[in-house]
Amino acid sequence: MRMSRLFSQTLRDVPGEAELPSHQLLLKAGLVRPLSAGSYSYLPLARRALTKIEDIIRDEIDAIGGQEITMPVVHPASLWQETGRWYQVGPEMARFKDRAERDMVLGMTHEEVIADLVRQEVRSYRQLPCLLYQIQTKYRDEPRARGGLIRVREFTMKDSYSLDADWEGLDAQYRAHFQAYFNIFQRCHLPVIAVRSDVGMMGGQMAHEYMYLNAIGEDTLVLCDGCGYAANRQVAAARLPAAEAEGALPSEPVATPDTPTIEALAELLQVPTARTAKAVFFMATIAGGEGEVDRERFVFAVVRGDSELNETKLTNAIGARDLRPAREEEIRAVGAEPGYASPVGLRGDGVLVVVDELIPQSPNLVAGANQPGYHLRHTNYGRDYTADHVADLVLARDGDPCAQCGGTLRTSRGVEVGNIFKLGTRYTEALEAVFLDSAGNSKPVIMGSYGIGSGRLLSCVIEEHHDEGGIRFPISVAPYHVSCVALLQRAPEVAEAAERLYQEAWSQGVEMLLDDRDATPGVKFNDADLIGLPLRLTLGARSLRQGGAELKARDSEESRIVPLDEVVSTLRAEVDRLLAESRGRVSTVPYAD
RNA sequence: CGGGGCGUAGCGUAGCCUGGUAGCGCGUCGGCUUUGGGAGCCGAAGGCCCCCGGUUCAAAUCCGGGCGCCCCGACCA
Repeated sequence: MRMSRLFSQTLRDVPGEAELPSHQLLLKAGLVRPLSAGSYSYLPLARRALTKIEDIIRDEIDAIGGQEITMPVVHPASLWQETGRWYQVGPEMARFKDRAERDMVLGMTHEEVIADLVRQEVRSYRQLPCLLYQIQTKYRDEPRARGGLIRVREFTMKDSYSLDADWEGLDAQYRAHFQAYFNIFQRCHLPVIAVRSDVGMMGGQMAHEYMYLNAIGEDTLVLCDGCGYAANRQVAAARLPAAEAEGALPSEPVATPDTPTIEALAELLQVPTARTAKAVFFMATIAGGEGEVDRERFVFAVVRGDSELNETKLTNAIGARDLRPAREEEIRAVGAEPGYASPVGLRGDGVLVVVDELIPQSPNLVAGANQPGYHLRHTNYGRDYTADHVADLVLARDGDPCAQCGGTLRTSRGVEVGNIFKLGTRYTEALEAVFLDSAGNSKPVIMGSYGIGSGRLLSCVIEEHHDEGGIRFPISVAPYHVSCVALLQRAPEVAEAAERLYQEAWSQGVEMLLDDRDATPGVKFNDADLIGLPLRLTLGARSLRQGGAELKARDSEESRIVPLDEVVSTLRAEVDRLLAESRGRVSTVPYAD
């Protein structure tokens, strides 16, 4: 490509809306342009980089047996009604009616369509295992797009789906993806870790997320340097403190004016916050099935005063679709007093009481008396109240002891660039996607699903690889291999040499972006740095006097003069060396579940 | 959905408080000069000041409503 013909222009000033370096650089270097919040056009440079990323993904998924397909973006709602997700998924799924007034959805993921394909095509265990994938547009009506390409509404995702006859097969395909994903990110020069994660709306048995550790990340991760434990904070568990050895004392009311917070209460009574119980109230949406409406139920959650509630854990513990904080009048309606509440003596009908697993082990806690200004000393689980569920409900925090090894947990932020799910039979049972096993029994196919967002991956690569001057593309992702800065001034022989090298480079598979614009050297050098191709070839009157062209790497200050008749072979060798180095980054990562 | 910020030429912005001819830098176009790290001079084009309504002799400016974008939170693959 000649830059005089390149559709996109670089910007001198970055549009004010961009804050993250990757977002600024994507705009400044002319890779993307916004259409509306969370949707972008990908201009030629971005398109080429994305194609490189997608080809790496194809290479690695093909290598574990993947077969590429393409599924529709628009799905009939009936399919999603069959699996129940029509009712479970909220407004992030875009819905509309077609001309015949049929409900339709824009595909945000494709488990339903895959399961539908399976029920049409798969008859026998002999057709399994199987791995299908596509690289395709997804639409999710995000409540809040942010960070350029970090979170968008419309994006491209590689989604693969494994199909197996047995659980061992699922395990094998899951592990194959576990490593293939590391290979993909390593080949894109993006450092990631795999963490355990919530299954969310996907359902299923287990999931990992691939996280690029960076402060710009939206997720909080809990990590243990001692044993390598790594989990999304949504599911991370810390070690339970040892049970208190203390007999139950008789409970008694105590006047505690103006103590609506745990801190104020502990201060007034001179007890540690660990000797108090904290109440948190929600209205949970329990999904109705086909033909049923969703129900709302009051949830009374209790954790110890020294811990924080983890809403994901609570949601999972009660199987809710959604939680929202309860309003004051809703809290009063069940007989609780905001700021002074406990499950003791609630008007119980319809209230779902859920307590953290630490509560039954913690005797004689101070808890609310359900009257303004009063608490109860020495409340005890089992004697004074019981719960519908006892479960781990607390947020793991920086400095907590590790559940596995007792080491110290730390937290870090990360961007989720990929995920893998063991789905099991959740979709195939609902859609009756079954096969006959060798004994002639009909069984549901066992599924896994695996996703990587290529645009988010691109923005993370830029976030990781940039400096003040611009992007520093790794060779494997770079839109072109080399920028040729042709300083054309008053030297027709420069233009001729540049044109000759350009033709020869492409004929040898060296992808050259030739800056043939009528611009000053400063502009061209700055744009070359900004776009950030791994190699830069400078051709000017000066370099010709010195015997050729000047070759420099984007991430180095050193340059050398290469004779003109050796330039393309030198570039070819340099590109091959960089590509080989890039592939050599792949290394095996021990599987940990 | 809650909180905050912002919408003025392609981009970055001043003006708004205190109403009265819409300004600057970059970019763009033409000319001359210049040419190894965002050149100089001369000339030019380019504005429903986000939209609708109100107040006023007069609104970019004040008031009301709406829309859009960004950030934090909630939420989320």
